[in-house]
Amino acid sequence: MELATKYSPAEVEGKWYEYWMKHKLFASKPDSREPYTIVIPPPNVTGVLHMGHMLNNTIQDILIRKARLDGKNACWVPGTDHASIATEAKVVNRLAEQGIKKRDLTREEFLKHAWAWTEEHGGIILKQLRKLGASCDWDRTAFTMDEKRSESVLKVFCDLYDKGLIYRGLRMVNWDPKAQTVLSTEEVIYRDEKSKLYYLKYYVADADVNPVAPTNEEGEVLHKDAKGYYAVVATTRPETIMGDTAMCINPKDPKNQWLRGHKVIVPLVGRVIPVIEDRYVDIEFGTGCLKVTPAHDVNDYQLGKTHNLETIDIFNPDGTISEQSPLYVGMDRMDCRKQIVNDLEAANLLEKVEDYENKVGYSERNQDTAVEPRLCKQWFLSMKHMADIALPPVLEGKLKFHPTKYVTTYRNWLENIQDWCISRQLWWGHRIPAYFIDGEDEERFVVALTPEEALAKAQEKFGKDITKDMLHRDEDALDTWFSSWLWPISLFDGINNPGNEEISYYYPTSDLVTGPDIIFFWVARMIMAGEEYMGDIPFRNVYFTGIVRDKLGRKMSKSLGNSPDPLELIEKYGADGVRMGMMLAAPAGNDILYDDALCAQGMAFCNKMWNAFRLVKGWDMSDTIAQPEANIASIKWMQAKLNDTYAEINDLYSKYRLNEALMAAFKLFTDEFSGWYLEMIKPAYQTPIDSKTLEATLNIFDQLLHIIHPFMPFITEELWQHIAERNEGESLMVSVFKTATPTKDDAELIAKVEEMKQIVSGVRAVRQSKNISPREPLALQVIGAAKQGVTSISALAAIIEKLAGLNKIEPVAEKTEGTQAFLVGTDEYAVPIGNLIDAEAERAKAETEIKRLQGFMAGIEKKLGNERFVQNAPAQVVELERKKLADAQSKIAALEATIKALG
RNA sequence: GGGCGCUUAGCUCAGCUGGUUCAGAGCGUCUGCCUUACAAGCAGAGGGUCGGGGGUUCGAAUCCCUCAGCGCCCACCA
Repeated sequence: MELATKYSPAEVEGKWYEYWMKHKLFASKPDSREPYTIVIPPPNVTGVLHMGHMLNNTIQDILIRKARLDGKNACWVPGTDHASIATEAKVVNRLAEQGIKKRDLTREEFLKHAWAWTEEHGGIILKQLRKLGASCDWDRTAFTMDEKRSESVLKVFCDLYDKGLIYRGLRMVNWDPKAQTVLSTEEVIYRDEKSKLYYLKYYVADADVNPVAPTNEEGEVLHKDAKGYYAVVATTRPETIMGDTAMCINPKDPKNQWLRGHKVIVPLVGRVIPVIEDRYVDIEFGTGCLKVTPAHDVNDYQLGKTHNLETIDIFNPDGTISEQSPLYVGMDRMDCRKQIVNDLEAANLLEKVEDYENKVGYSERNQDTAVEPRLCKQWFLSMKHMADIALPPVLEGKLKFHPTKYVTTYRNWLENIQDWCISRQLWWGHRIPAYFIDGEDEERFVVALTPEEALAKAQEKFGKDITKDMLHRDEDALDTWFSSWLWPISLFDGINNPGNEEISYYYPTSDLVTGPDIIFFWVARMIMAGEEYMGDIPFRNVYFTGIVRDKLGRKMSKSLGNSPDPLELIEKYGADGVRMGMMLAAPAGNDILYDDALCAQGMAFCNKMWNAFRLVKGWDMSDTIAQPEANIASIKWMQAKLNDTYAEINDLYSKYRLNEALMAAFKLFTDEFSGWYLEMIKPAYQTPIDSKTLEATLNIFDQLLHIIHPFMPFITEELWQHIAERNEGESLMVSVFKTATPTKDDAELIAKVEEMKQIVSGVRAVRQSKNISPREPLALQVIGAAKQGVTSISALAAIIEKLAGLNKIEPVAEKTEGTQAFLVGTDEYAVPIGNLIDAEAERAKAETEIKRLQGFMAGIEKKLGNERFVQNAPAQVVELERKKLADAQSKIAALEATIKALG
């Protein structure tokens, strides 16, 4: 069979994915094995795969595949998220392109469009994940708004309402004027913004009372001009003055005492408002005078409540000025700001403008729209109880965060938690199961799972005369996260069907892999829901990935154009290559600096495996030749090295240091197996290999494929099917794998081979420095009859001869002239190279080394001469220092002999 | 304004419950090789006074203090 010298992923990957699907090898159902479960962080149903998904899902797939090979019942449940606000925005945009306005449609019509959009674009992302090799149990694919999940959400809403944890309240909330919905505090992101601080004049209204304004040192009266006395207020939002209902000073502010008890006139507006006093006001900020707009600022709202102020809401839901305002009605709030500044200036009511940097809140989903604080009635989930149940498992370590630093973040959030605003003024989502009753009291309502139940409850609560027609279901939908937080439970139908076989088997899930940016949105809330509804944590470990950045450390973004297309990458480097590239760049818990070069390294590694296989496959086998002693030793060593490395890799997995596990596997294959082992056993050109060695080598190859498989599933499956006869339906993916525990003998053998490698390298270095061809046979002298090191073991000596190109290894008492020497540990070796020796250079080199060693010895002698060191340090440390000293001495002796031999 | 984290070779990172021969890896760099698995390869080499300063200790990259720089999260100063 002729095999190409290069591995072609394109020909292999699709084939094996189909094979795995055909034989349902990703499927899981409860059985007697230990379960290992991951629920996917559901991507937006209409989303497209980006580099963050690539990283995240590669990690999940590695964990799942490792669990399968460990013999666990691995179940990775995929699904998508309806992403209420984001999807609705997309649908609204598309309708707008067709000239359709959302408000011209009925709810039912709009939802029809939304479902059509979802079906058209939905699930593309899941198809893309298959290209990556994701081994999800696709038959379980769920959607946060499918029937089971929807039922779960509504049930939970009703239950929490009945428990008194969900309530309806009038609050100052964050309003997104573009999406025209309220947002939770977590959905608002604050950005530093260069803005302006406007100083506005508020004239004193009751001039007849004659306020006593302060004077300056010259006795001039301040705060007075031809029009009278005035106070100055600094604000970043002059357009809100139409909603001003008071001015506030700090009672302890001496410079504003003169305003006490007076009234002032809102500029342009002309409304007369009282000067109130509250210690909330910062005396140092601006002029110490604060305009109070209770309808449009959280703090002002508090002041308004305390001081019983009128609330004037001057904004419409879309951010334009409302009818309640005496001016600028219908104008957009941002345009209004510009206009009002002009008008204030023209009216001489603007004292000055300063540059100012402040934080402005934006909608997490519409990052170009500033959020508006707004007073309205919404549904809230009381969080005190939720925080109480969600904190202990994490603090006590029952549920582990990797890296652990996020425990602090989690704790801080939970300890300062605010109630969760769960209603949204959107149609795309789970409609709130609350029914309002027609009548004068707008707040008569019941919460129930079905209209029938609602009617029954309404009649019970408000009287028998209530009819079905009088009930109107709440128009609002629930926050998307109010469905996501049930994901680990609802995927196994644990809300609708408590205690069913699946939920009992798969819950709690094993690992959650997600970004730290949704620790509050999602992770914390799943823990709450888990504790509330299952009485147990939803997952045992959370692995927080970093953010994928480009190699310059910039976030990947569309505008920078620095985000590669994942599918193009897979096409170019192969899924295995890209997976390895991602993982090499991803130290646990750090941001990853993605670079195409890493995928190229991954692809090169595939090629390496491919060619190692070609080599082994290309050997002729013979049953008649005896297995050389050297091969027996090589096999024994390789197996020991493999056991040892796999133990290390398992340890790294347990610490979620997957990049290091991959690196260890990579080195095991490249350096140990390809670089050393295959060279050790490689038969001479065109001679066959003995059958036992070939068999053992294929066995080792098989084990290596198991170790690498979680990281690079396609190429490993391809090679696994080649190295032995397999029945249809068999797969590396599900072939359980374990290695023997490394023994003391393993460790000793590994150490001996390391020494052996150094001798080989020593000879190679001599060749390199003297430009001697690898084909020219050399001899090796082992200096000092008593110290023969590993060369006294005939099997290893044979390997050394083979790899170093030696025709002879001879122990000599003293090295002869014309040899170039090197040290391995304290053992000295020499290679006779005749007149190629550069005596001067060798002497200089030896002398430098002696000098270095002498300095080294001096340090140790000083240490050993220090009584306190000898007394305080552990015996073995002192012993080690003595050994270092002795070793240095013997090295110096050897070097001196070298110099002597040079003549 | 609080909290957390980071600063070790050209780059990305390990090492940090203090002591296994005066610091390790991958990539990159340099040198030599088209050696009959792989030039997407092989062999060899160079490269860091562990951010600055101070302290504890017989001994510090590792513990403590301090300064500087970088990053993230949280917070209602208009």
